[in-house]
Amino acid sequence: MKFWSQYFIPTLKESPADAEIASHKLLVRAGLVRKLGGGLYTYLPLGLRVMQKLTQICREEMERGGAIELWMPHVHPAEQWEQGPRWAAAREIMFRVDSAGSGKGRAKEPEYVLGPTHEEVITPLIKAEITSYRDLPKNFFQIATKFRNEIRPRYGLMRAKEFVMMDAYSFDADDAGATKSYLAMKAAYENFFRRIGAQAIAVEADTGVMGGSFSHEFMVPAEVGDDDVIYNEESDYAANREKATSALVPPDLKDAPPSGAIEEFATPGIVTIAALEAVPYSVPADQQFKTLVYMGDGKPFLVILRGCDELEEAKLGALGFTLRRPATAEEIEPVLGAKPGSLGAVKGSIKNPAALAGIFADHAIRLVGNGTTGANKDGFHLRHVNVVRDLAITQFGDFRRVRPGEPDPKSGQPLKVRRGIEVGHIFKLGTKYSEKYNAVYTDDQKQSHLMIMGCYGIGISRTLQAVIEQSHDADGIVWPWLAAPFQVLVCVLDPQLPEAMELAKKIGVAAEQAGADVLIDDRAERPGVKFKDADLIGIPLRVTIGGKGLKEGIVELKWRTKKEVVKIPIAEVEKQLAEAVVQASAQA
RNA sequence: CGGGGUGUAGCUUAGCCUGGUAGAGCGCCUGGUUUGGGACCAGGAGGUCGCAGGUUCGAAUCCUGUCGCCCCGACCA
Repeated sequence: MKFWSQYFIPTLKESPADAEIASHKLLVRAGLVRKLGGGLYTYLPLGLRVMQKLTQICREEMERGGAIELWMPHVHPAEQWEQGPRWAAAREIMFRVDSAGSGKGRAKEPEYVLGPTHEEVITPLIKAEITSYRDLPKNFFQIATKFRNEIRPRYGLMRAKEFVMMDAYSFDADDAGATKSYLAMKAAYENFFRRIGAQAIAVEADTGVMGGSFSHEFMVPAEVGDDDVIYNEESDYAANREKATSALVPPDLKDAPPSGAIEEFATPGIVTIAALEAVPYSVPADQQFKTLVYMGDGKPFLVILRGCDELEEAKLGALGFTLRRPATAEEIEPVLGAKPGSLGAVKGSIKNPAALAGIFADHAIRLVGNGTTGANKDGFHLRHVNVVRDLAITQFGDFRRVRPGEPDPKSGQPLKVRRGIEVGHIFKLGTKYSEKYNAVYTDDQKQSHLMIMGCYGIGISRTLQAVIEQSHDADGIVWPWLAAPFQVLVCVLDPQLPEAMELAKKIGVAAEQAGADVLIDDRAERPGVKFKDADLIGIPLRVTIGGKGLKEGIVELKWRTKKEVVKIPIAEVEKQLAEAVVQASAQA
C-alpha cells in the first residue's frame, strides 16, 4: 500500500512540447517517465512499477513456455561480434565503448560494444557448454536493457536508444524440435500479450538481418505504428508489408507468345515510366518493364518489375547478399551501357553481362507478356519485348510491394492495410549462428550435428507505451488490470478527517489481501484535482471516500472504463471490493 | 546521414519580421477565503533569452558558426 503524499507521481496539466503522440504525452503527463536526452528516459516510480508488472508476467509466460532465465553482460568485447555473421550489418547501430587510454591502437575498431541483442554471446556459450543431444532442447531468456544507437529515436519509449527487451534463444537437435520451440514461444507471446491487455496480432514477417527461415511479428494495431500490416480478417492472412504477397499471378498463367519482332524506337529525354506513359508514346505502365540496378556485396545485379509496380526492398534479402544498396549512375553505365532511364534486360543489349551478379525478375512481369523497356542506349527504348523470348532472367521471385485490394494468397479476398507497432518478433533461425560458431552436439549414433536455433524478442518498454497508445481516452490512461501500476486507488477527499483515513486503510488492506496493489490518495488537494489525476494515471478501480458519503454511511466505487459510480454501504465495502478484485484478476 | 523546423523561468509559451528596461498562463512559496471534476483574492521567489563569435552607441531580435531537441525519409523490439 502506497500513500500518494509520501510517494512520487509528478503529474502535469500540459503536455511537453516534444511529445507528438497520445501515448508519449500521457507517459510524461501521468508521471511515468522523464526525458534525459533523445531516446533516453528515466522511469519514475509509477513507470517502473508498470515495467515490473510487464517483466514479471513476461517471465512467467516464458517459463511456462519452457524457457530458462539467465543474465548476460551488456558490454561485449568487439571481437565477439567481429567473429559473428552480422558484424558488417549491425555495427552501424551499436554503441562503441573504448576504455580510456587503453593504448591498443585500434583506431577504427572499438574495443567493446554495447549489446543490441545476444546471439553473438549465447551461441559460443552454448557451443562450449552443451555437447550432447541429452541436453537438448534448451531455451534461454533474459529481460534486460538493450542498447541501439538509433539514428532517429522517436515517440518517447517507442524507439529509444536504451530500452528493455526480453530476448530468448532456443537450441534444438533437429528441425522438428526447432519448430516445436518456435510454436511454444508463439504461444507464450500470445499469452503474455493477452494477460497484459494488449491486442497484439501475429503477422508473417521478413527475417531481415537476423536471417533464418521464418518469422512472425507481433503487432499492436495503431495509427502511429511504423509498420504496415497487410491482412484480410476472413482468410486470417496477416503479414508485414515487407513480407506480404498476393495472388496476383494465377498459378495456371500461360506465358504470352511474342507479339512481334523487337523494335527500337527513339525516346529522347524520356527517363521515367510516367513520361513513357504520356503522349506521344502512350505506353501504359503495366505494359512496361522497370529495370532497377542494385549492388550486392560489391557486384551489380538487376531487378525487373512491371512499370506499375514498386520494389519492396526487404524482399531482396532473399537473394542472400550481406550488404546491398542501390547502384549509382556511375556504377550502372559501364555495365549496362546507358544511364538510368534507358535500362533494360533484353538479351544482347547489356554491355557487360559478365559483370552482373544476376538478373532477378518479379513474377508479375509475366502478366505483361510483351512490353516496352529501355534499350541500354540513352534515348532509346524497345517494344515487343517478350518475357520468355527476350529477357535474360536468372531467376524469378517475389520482389514487388503488394497493394491493398489485391487478392490475398490464402483465399483471394481483397487485401487491406493498416498501421501497427511491432512489439515482439520471433525467428526460426536455423543454423546461421550455430554454423558460424560451430555449435554442434553429438547424437545417440555418435554423429555430430549443428544445433537448430530460434530467437525471440519482446520490446517490453515499447509494449508499455503501445498499451497506453491502445488504451487511453481524452482524460488519460486506461490501464488494463494486470499492466496497471496499481489496481485500486482509494481517493480520500477529506484526508484531514481521521475516520476517513482509517476507513481508507481498512479498504486498502482488504483490497491488498484480495490480490490488488493499492494507492491511497491522501493529498491535501481539492477533489477536482484528485479526480483529474486519478483519470490521468488510469488506475482501473477507484474507491472514493468523501465527507458526505461518510455521513450517509457509503463510499463510491468506480471503474476507470465505465462512467457510472456505484454507491456501497461502508459495512459492505471491504467484501464487495475484494470480490471485484478477485473477479477482475480472474478475468485478466 | 539527407530534407524541414525549433531553442525565452520547473512546464506551456508571447516578444524576433521592423534592434532600445524580457511579458503571460500553469506550477512553486506566504497569508486569507474556499472544498465532489484541474478554485479565488492579495503578496512573493524564479530568466547567463542553448552556446561562441560578429555587426551595432545598443542584440532575445540581424549575421556566422556550433550544440541540443522535434518532424519527414532509410533502420529496428
